[in-house]
Amino acid sequence: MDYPPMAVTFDHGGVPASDGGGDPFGDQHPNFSDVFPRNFPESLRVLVFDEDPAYLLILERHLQAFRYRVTTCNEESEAMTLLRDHRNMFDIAMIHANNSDGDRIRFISEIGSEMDISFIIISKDDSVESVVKWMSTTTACDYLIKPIRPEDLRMIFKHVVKKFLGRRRSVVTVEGDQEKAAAREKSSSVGDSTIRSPDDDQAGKRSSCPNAEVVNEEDHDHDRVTSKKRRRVVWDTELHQRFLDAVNSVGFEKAVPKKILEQMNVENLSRENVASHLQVTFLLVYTTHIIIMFNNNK
DNA sequence: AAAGAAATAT
DNA sequence: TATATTTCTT
Repeated sequence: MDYPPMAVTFDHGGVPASDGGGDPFGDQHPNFSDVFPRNFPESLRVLVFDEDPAYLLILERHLQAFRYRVTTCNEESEAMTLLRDHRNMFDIAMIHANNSDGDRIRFISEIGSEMDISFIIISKDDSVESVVKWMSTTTACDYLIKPIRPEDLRMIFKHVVKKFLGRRRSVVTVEGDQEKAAAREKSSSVGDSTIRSPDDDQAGKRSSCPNAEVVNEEDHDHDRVTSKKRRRVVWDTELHQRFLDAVNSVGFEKAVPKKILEQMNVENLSRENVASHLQVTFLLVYTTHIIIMFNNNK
């Protein structure tokens, strides 16, 4: 209900409004350089292919200005070879779209579906037909129209972030071909789920106490804080800050739930709670870090 | 046992 | 919708 005074420890230049999604921590940013190792990837590897050497040079310079690691190429066969033989060499591939040949579009659609690279089409053709054709036929994630403004190049990393985020929710499982249509009789094991017995279950220790009747104590929660029931943890700013401090002090590399929990020293907080929070926070921090990192280079 | 990812629930 | 919790895998 009441927010503690914010202590802004990290001044970023503003998060892109486009699709960066909001601020994970409100106005309270952790110091990312403390959270992440120093050798965090400084740039993304981008392959740029265009027949025009002069334009290629322009793109290269702009991309380098944004700290991308650029490899240029003005020969189609070379570009294809690079992509095919070194599938782990690039994060992004910017390919010039040449309408006069279908080979290129075929190549990209083929290789694009089996590689983990974000393809970006560059073309001077701004017609709807062309855009639709390339975007629907290939796995390209963007289509930039020449002349390309530097602004359009600055943020191309967002596609990598998107892919990163997207892959953690693919439920597909396309193994078989046609089967599995009705193979769902795994069935409902009745019951258990929602019930969740409130009692202490069989901890083993004291199950047999013939007499004893200390039934005791605080069955009624006269004070909610010590209630034995698992309350839903609310990660308010204060608790979250405590979490961040713990991560920083234990060192990002070694920050595992157990250690973080110890360091936090908060009552009624379980390792699972911390693990869960770490899971989501890591994702947010990671992507935000990437965005900020590139933003700072503009 | 516990970390991590994914699924599920609120 | 967001995120907290539970389940499942390693």
